[in-house]
Amino acid sequence: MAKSLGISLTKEKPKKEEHVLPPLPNVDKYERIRVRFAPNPDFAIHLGNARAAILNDEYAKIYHGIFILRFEDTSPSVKPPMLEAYDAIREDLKWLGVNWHEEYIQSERLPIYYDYAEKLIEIGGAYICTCPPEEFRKLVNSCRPCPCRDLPVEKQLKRWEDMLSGFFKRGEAVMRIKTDLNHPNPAIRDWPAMRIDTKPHPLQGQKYKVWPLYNFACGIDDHLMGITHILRGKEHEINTQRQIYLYNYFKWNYPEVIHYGRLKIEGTILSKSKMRQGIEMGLFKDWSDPRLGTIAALRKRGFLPETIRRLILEVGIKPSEATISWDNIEAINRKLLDPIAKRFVFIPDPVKLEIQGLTKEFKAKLPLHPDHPEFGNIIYTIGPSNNTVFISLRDLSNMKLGMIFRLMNLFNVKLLSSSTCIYVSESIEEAKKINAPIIQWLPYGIELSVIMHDGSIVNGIVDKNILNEDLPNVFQFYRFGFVKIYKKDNKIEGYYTHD
RNA sequence: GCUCCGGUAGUAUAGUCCGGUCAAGUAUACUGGCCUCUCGAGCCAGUGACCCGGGUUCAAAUCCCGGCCGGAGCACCA
Repeated sequence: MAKSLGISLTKEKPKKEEHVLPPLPNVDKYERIRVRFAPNPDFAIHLGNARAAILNDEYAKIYHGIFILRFEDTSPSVKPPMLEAYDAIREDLKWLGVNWHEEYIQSERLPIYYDYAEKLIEIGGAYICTCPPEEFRKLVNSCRPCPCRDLPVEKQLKRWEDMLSGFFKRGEAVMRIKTDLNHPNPAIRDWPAMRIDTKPHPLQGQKYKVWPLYNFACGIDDHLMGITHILRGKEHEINTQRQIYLYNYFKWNYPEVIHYGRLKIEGTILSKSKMRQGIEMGLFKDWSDPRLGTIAALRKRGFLPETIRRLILEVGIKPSEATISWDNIEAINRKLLDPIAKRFVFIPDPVKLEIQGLTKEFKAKLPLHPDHPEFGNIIYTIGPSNNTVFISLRDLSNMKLGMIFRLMNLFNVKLLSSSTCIYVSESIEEAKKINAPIIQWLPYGIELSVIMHDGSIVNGIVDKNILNEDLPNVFQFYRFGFVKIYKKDNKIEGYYTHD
């Protein structure tokens, strides 16, 4: 992991505890471990989804198993898939370092689901229900069967055909799985497996009118794809129970299941519907807006994939809910970034300062990285003929007239007015002796806007040498923080990572 | 309301299955010191937690019961 970042951890404290995932249950029962990540391509994935992906990926790697990516896009109306989300998810996974060995798209597998639906009707495990939903709910809540349930198989098959042919309109018929009508949880009783949805699908157009519900498609696929271990959120506990009925009908063995708790980040929205809502309302630019918890947003902000992975492994797979703090995420990222990020001077809200009293030229040498001299230096020359620099308004406003401060790596000056100062001395020791503040400065620079976490913008100037670097990339700006820099048209744009 | 599932420092996590080595480990945050021409990193030290009440036991964070608090689900969504 460290290798991919180009840093060596070999000499660093070996005592450091790595967070290790607990072993998967009943591994010996299976020849080869097969896991899957099954996102709905109706939006970009966020940290919560990435958790499922990374956890499965880790286990696949630990056991040399197979990782399956499966797009669950079977709800054209309620959760309409987005064409651009399929690739966006693939891209996010690649970036996270998740490799998948097999890929499936459920909307391409409708004939398979139809086939199993028919089989299930034939063996009496399912029926076509034409009751109005309220009617059905009333009956099932009092543990009574609806009139459709016990119709003969031939009649059910006829109805099934009527569903497929379009004889039944949307909402008029649904296929249900027969379960225990006395099950203590009404949500389990005769759950729906297939429904009519005539809205065009972005991949399949109007080819299909009947679509499987989550539990049916997922249940069938998990078996067909040979999944041995399912890691899923607690919200799926009931679904697991529902799907077991399916497996019993087909005499299949249900995979091992682990349910983990919800993941939250303090102060950040992690709900697809809320994010979508915010975008529609114009609150956020798109799904990579820095205020969101999507992988695209974290990437844009300069978080490293390794940070996300470490974080997920640290949280683990407990069934209790976890609220992650930004402090922790940032600390992980900072530790990975600090050894590799080049240092640059950035002057937020620059103001001009004229330096008087110069009688010779001074050279300032700023290393691109304090621990890596081989990265090189940036050298500035200040003298009688070029005696103006830019400093930040923030620093200036903390200064009083007559105060002595040091221009970093250059010399010490005394402030004469809000735009002039005078040379005092050169040595750093003198600055330290009187505890003079050391501030960054720039003789010239190119404009840069940095987009902060809250969406606000800080304008400033940065050394033009940053254009010679590979972009996009994350840099550390002296006394400002880490910023990921992008090329944008002929200019550059920055996203604040953290301090 | 009903059905499940949880509760270790500010946050996250180890330990809980198979009670003692846990007067509770780690990371982060915080405080102090060192280092440093960054309000960054690094190094050293310190503060800080087993939800509550009973019970079992020589011994409970760990087992049992009750309470409190929190979460998930109860869709022709995934």
